[in-house]
Amino acid sequence: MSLDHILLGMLRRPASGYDLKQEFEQGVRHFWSAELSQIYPTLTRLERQGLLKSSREPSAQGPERRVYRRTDKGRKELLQWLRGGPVMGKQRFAYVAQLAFLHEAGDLQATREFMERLREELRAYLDFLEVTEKDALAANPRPESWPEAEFHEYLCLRMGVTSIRARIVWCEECLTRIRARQRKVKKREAAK
Amino acid sequence: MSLDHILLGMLRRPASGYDLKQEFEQGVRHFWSAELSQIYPTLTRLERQGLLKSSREPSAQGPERRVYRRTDKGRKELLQWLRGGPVMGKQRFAYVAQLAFLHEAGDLQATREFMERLREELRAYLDFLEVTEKDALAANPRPESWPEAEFHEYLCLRMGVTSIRARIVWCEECLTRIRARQRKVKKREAAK
DNA sequence: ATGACCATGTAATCCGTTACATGATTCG
DNA sequence: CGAATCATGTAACGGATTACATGGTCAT
Repeated sequence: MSLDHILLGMLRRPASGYDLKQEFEQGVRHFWSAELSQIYPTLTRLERQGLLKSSREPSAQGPERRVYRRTDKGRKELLQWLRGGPVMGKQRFAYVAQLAFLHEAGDLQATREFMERLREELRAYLDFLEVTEKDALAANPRPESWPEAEFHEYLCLRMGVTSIRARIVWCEECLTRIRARQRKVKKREAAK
Repeated sequence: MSLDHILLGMLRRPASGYDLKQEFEQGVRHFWSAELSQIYPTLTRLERQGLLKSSREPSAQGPERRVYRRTDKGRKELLQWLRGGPVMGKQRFAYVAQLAFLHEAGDLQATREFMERLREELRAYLDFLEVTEKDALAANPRPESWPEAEFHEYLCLRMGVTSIRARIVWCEECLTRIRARQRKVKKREAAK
């Protein structure tokens, strides 16, 4: 399972299940996410397997927390996962499937509106990523000189920016082709 | 569930479970896939729900097949899914998570080799997509004039090409940054 | 006191994969 | 006759989501 390794990786510093969830909500979510109801049982299982150990600690605000730390065995397991090279999981894009089927949903105008809507959704997400990047660069604009961990995180953020931007370009390419096709249809109608 | 709608969409023409699996293996797989052991029960459930109906038909070669057709109710269900606008499913990229954690796996050279390997894997997939696109364009190089269904399929293929290409560009950007950082580290060592 | 947030968990269900099981047809 | 391909399914398991359940602390 991947979540095991993701959590092991995130536990570079001690954290509770709640903390880890927060992290998913913030940065890490560009590439992974999980619900608390999956995180808690996974953490207890990893502890049972000796990859983590936990201790109860008072919270600054709120009830007591259970804070997890990696064991040596846990760190080794993580390193082995990383040594295995890139894990290429299957990708599923429901909206691309929808696009493939849209030729049955009416005329080209439906497809056009679909792509316009998709572009706006992607744009909103890109805006968020770009603000994140700008904030990160504000303190020091040369990531090459940042600490190792932050440098690596920045490369991950770049993946988000690059890939969403490419998808927006794709939307625009599609819209151009759709408009060309719409003109062609109109012309044919006029010729009648 | 999305697979329900994907199958409904793929059943524009009558097909058996086996046929649908073949289709996943070929074109549709750029955005979705499923195992036979998931397809068969799903089809029987969709029939129970009145979205499909099936009939046994002799095969040109091999044993009898169970061929499914959409019912009116099935077509309506599909259209409703499409009318709901783009479905933005969660994306999970294990390899981006790995990259984020790689700063613990030794020196920068490990990250560099990871990215080189990733780039080669993406390149191989891009090659496949580009061959597919070339074949499609061979007969008629202007998709704007293709039949509706093929035009839509082509837009989907473009999504694959565009987004994989962008990821390769990202890999190269990362490698450039990594090399810059490696030079910086060397210089620091030399200064000692 | 009540609502927002901190904090941890369980239960039911669903989605998806891997493994298992069976048998017909066709080609060499 | 044996291997490849066509064809359909079931069973067991694991991964992930949704819903349920509980209770502490803090600010207004």
